Amino acid sequence: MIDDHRNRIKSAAARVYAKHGWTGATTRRIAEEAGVNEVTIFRQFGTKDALLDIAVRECSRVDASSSLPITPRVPQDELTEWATAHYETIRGLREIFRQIMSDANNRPTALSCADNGQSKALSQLRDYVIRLRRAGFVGTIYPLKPADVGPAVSMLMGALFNDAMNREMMPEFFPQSHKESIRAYVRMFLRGLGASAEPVQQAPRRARRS
Amino acid sequence: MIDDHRNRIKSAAARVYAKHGWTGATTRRIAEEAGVNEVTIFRQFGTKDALLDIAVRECSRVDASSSLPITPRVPQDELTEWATAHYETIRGLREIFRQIMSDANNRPTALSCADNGQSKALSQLRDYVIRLRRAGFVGTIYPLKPADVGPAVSMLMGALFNDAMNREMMPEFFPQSHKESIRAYVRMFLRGLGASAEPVQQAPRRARRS
DNA sequence: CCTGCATGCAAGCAACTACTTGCTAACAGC
DNA sequence: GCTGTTAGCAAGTAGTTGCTTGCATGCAGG
Repeated sequence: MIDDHRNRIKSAAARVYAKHGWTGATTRRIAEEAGVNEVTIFRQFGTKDALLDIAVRECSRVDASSSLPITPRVPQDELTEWATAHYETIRGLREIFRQIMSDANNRPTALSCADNGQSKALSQLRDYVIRLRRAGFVGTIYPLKPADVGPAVSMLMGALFNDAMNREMMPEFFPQSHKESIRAYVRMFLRGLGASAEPVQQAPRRARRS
Repeated sequence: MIDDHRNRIKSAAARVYAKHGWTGATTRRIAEEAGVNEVTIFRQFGTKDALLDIAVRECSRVDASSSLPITPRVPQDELTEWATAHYETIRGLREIFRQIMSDANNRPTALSCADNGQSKALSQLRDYVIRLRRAGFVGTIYPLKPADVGPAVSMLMGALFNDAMNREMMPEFFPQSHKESIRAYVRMFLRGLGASAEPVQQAPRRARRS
C-alpha cells in the first residue's frame, strides 16, 4: 500500500518532469498526475528536490540492455542489432534526457544518470571494435590508424544519439526510416574502420564464419 | 538611446534564457542582467513572452556562415573547413539550443529558429555531395547507392551536432580534440560514400586537381 | 477496543511570479 | 519655456510556488 503510493508518485514525478522540466514540475501537478494529495508527497519525500532526484535517477537507469557477441561473426548484423537496442533505449528516455541536459547548469547531479548508460554502451562498442580487429575483420581495406577508432566510435554513437533525440523534432533531417538509417550508420561505421565482411587471416586468433 | 536599451534588454534576455530556460528566465533576472528597471521591459516589449520570442529568434539566427566550393578540388580539406565552421556555430548556440529543445513541448514556435540554420547546412552538404559525384570523386571505391547518401549526410551532421552540443558535458565520450575529431568525422564520411582523394574520370564534367 | 500509521482535506504561510499604476526626473525638438 | 518621450522608483495587483499545520478518516495489529 504505502510502496504503491511511493511508486505512483515517483513515476508521476518522472512523467511530469519529462514534460515540464525542473521548475515546471510543480508539486501540485505531480500530485494530480499521481492521483494523490499534494501533502502526501511531502510526507513521503520531504522535499520536491528529493523526490525529483530519486525519480529521475530511478527512471533513467538503464539495465544491461543488449550486448555484443564475444566472437564476431557478421559484424554488420550484430552491430545493427546492438545499435537498434541502444537507439530504442535512448528514444524511450529522450524527453527526460532533454530536460536533464537543459537543467545541467543549475543541478549537475542529475547528469550523471544519463551519462551512465551512454558510458556503458561506449565501452561495449569499443571492446567490440578491439575484438573485430583481433578477429581480422577490421583494418583490412584501409590500414586502421589507432587514432581513427575513437572518433569512429564517437561518430556512430553520436549519430544514434542525435537520431533518437531529434528525429521527431526535425523530420526533414532523416529521410529514411529509423531502421534503415541505423543500418546505414553501421555500414558507414564499418567502412570507416576499413572493415571487410569476411575476416582476413592475419591475427593469431581463429575467427572464421560459423 | 532607446534602441540601446532595447538591445541591452534583448541580449540580456537571451543570456538569461540560455542559462535558466523559459520559466527560469524571470523578468526580474533579465532586468538585473540588463541593468535596467523591470518596468522598462514591459513598456518596451509588453510581455515577457513577446520579449523572449524576439530575443531567442534574433539570437539564434545564423547568417550565411561558410559555404562549400562549387567546384570540388580537395574534398577532405573543403569539408573539414566547412564542418569546422558549422561546428563553431552550433557550439556558440549550444546553451540556447538546449533550452529550445527542452521547451519545444510547451512552446513550439521557438523550435523553428534552431531548425532553420540546420536545414541550411543540410542542403549545403547535400548539394556538395551531388557535385562530388558529378566530379567523379564519389562512388569510385564502392558503388554508391542513392539510399546511402541521406543517412551519410545525417550521420555527419549528427556527429557534428552531437559533438558540439555534448562534448563539454560528457568529455570521456570524445577522446580526441574537437579539431581532430572533425577531421576524422569528415574522413569517415568520405569513406562511407566510397570517395577517393582523386577524381575518377567518368562524368562529363572536368574536375581535375588544380 | 485501542493504538499507531498513512492518507485526505481545508487552510494558510512567505516568497515569488507577470504585470500595472502613479509619480517624478531627464532630455529632446519646437 | 513648453511639450512629448523615455526612463526610474515605489507600491500594489492577483496568481502560483514549495511547504506546513490541524483535524478527520480509514485500516491493520495487539
